[in-house]
Amino acid sequence: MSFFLNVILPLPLEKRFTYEISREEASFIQPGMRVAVPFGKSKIYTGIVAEVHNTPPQLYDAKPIEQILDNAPVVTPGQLKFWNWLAKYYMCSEGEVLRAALPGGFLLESETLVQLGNTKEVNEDELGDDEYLLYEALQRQSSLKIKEIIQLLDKKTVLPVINKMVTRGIVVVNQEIYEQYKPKLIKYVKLNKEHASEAAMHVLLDDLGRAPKQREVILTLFQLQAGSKKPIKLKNLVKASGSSAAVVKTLIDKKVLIDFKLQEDRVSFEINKSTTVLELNEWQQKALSEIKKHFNEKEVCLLHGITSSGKTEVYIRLIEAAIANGKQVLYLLPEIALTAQLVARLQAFFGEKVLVYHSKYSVNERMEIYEHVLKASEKAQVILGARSSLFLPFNDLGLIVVDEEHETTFKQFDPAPRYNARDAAVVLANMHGANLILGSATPSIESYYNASHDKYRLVNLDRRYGEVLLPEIEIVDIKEKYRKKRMTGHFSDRLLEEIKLALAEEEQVILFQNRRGYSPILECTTCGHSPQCPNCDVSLTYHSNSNQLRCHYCGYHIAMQKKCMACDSPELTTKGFGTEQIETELKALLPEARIGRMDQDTTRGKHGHQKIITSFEQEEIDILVGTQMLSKGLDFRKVRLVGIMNADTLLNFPDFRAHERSFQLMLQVAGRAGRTKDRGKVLIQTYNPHHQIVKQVSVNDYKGMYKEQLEDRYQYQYPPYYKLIRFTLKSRDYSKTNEAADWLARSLQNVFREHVLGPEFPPVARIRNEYYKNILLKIPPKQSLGKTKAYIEKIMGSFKAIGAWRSVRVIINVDPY
DNA sequence: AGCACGCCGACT
DNA sequence: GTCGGCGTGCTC
Repeated sequence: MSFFLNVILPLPLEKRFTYEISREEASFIQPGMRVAVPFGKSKIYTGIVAEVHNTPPQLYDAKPIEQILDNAPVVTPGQLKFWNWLAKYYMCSEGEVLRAALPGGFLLESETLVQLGNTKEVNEDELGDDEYLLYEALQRQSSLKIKEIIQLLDKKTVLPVINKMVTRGIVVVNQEIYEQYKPKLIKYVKLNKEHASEAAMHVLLDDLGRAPKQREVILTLFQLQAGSKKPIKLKNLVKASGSSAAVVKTLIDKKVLIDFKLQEDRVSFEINKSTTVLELNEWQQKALSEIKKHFNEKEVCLLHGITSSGKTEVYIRLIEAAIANGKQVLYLLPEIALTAQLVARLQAFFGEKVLVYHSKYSVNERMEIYEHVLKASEKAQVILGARSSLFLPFNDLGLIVVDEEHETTFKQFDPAPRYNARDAAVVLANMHGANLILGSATPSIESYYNASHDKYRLVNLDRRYGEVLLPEIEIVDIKEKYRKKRMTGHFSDRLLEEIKLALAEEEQVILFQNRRGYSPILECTTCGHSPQCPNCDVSLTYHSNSNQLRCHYCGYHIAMQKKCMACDSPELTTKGFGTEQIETELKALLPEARIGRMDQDTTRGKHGHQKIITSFEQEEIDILVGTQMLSKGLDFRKVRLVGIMNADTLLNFPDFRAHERSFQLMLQVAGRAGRTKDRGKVLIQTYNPHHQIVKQVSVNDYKGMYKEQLEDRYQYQYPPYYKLIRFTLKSRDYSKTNEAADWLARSLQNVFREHVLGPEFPPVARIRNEYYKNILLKIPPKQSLGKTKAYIEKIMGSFKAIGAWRSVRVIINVDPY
């Protein structure tokens, strides 16, 4: 009998691939292990074993596998099941899910290495130019990667050159598989046993009489050993003895000391464990017991708790209960980088039981965390992470917390799988029989709808912790202010007054403008021309700090122009404004104020956010100007005033969720004001003071907003009533994009009729010289999702069979955000 | 996706 | 006349 494996490869291919294995291998291999398999002519990929069986493939001969990479599965059966659900629901391949699910270090790929052959004599005259270059480079460097050769020879097709040289025996190619994970090893030292006895010790010290430094090292080692039973780090010994690494090395060479290495966890934190017992107030207590009651009935809870109501304390109690039952807990956050404060709080509470998982961690760090979860180690009882932590190999998940449930960053946009972590968490919790709590001060319409229609349970927490008053919100009509000439730049007289007042009382101010740069459009007053990006259909944004015009889509930039590029007129004006301009104006208006700016441009680098947040916390900054980054979970004590520079850019965004999002964003930003006893103040500048959303924000009327938005959604057939699938077509060829989009829209219309919208150009129809077109499919509540997706797959099958559209990529986005 | 094979234009 | 570009097909 023959044995076979079905393998999932980390590629955007629908199928699993079958390989042949021996009887021995079959008795060892289990689903979830990694295998290295040959794929195509020369590549080797890491695949995950999905099943082991005895059915030979009918249409081809299965290749044998290259290598088994694990002793035990690294992917659990539960994960395989979850991957499969995710691939089906979000219409992508299992391979794409695999790629997102496993830390990069697990997926080894082969890389072709070119090295010199054994031929002793090479006639250099017989070599071509490229061949000579390569030959010479290999004299200096023993092996080159294909990518390096492409750079070296400065052309794309280098394989023919290499192959020719291979046939002549000048070079050889090797497939190298890299094991990327390197455990972090720390050097330790101990005394050689020979000198351990007291007598031997004295002899040794006498011997070292003329080497005082070495003597000192030995004596220090004794001191350290007396102080603790733990092994002594080489680094610490050097430091404590005040000598150098060279001296210690001499002793090691003399075999007086012995060095050895131990593996160390990269991920460690300095934990200030607090011993304070958490006291819940009456309202938190009530919410907690309601949630527990619903959990007993296995229901998903939505916790609607206004800002500063103390949701976190409730979560902490739920987490405590779950780990007390020996279960694992997953705490999902929108973005870790912006929530350092929360991370610190949970760590203070749960200490070493908390691990943080985040895509910005290094490959090695992520692999270590993955292993901890897989082994269900003590350290991995509570996992705090962004959306990708959904893919960790949980054994016994008892609770999932989705904090800031309304955040759009839970939805992955690019690449596939385009999953929504909040929704996928519901499925994952279900598979594990775990409890799930969604929490937000401004729940998404979808979740609130589910909670109001018996799908979830709603729990309210509508008292601020410590009875802090909600900030007073004032709307400033800037149309009126402009008419009455009460504006200075983009500041109304009211906003300036309030800023000055806050500064006078040594309190802090946050100003919110949801656009970075100085001004988004530069326009010639003579001919109306404004500089465009050559690669994208957008105007270039003026950045005054760097004195550049920049494209926010592709990164293209040129120096600021002194004259109009079309008519040479020197009269240029700017339209619109961003954070940079606010900062500049503010510096001119309030020269003595200390101003900070927080947006993508100022938070580059690993700790960019943290630096700005810390200096604001430590009151080195009086006024912080920023984009929506400001809205996320930051808890500043001394913010008296929050100013929203312009509410209209948010409200006028062309999207059916624009109003909902404006409401959430404004209320979240407003929530930064007055978190202590003093009542904070929020000023909203707008051209539309009578806009419903602005009014609803000003009186904190979530329910009013919800009801009104829900009516719109019903009338215009949007979620939560209708489901959406968006098709995005893109290619470098304008007319092909159009034709393909028309064809696809027509095919969809044959089945789904009026529920197909478009094709339409998106607001930015060309990015990096690729043309985009969108088609939106609306799925009525009673239409089967499974059948709909089956139809789509059929249509996509026919689409791919049309050769002419091969260069057009179709991106399917289920539940787009 | 990534790579090989095959056809067509820009140079020696 | 070739070299090097990119479109098409396939991967167990």
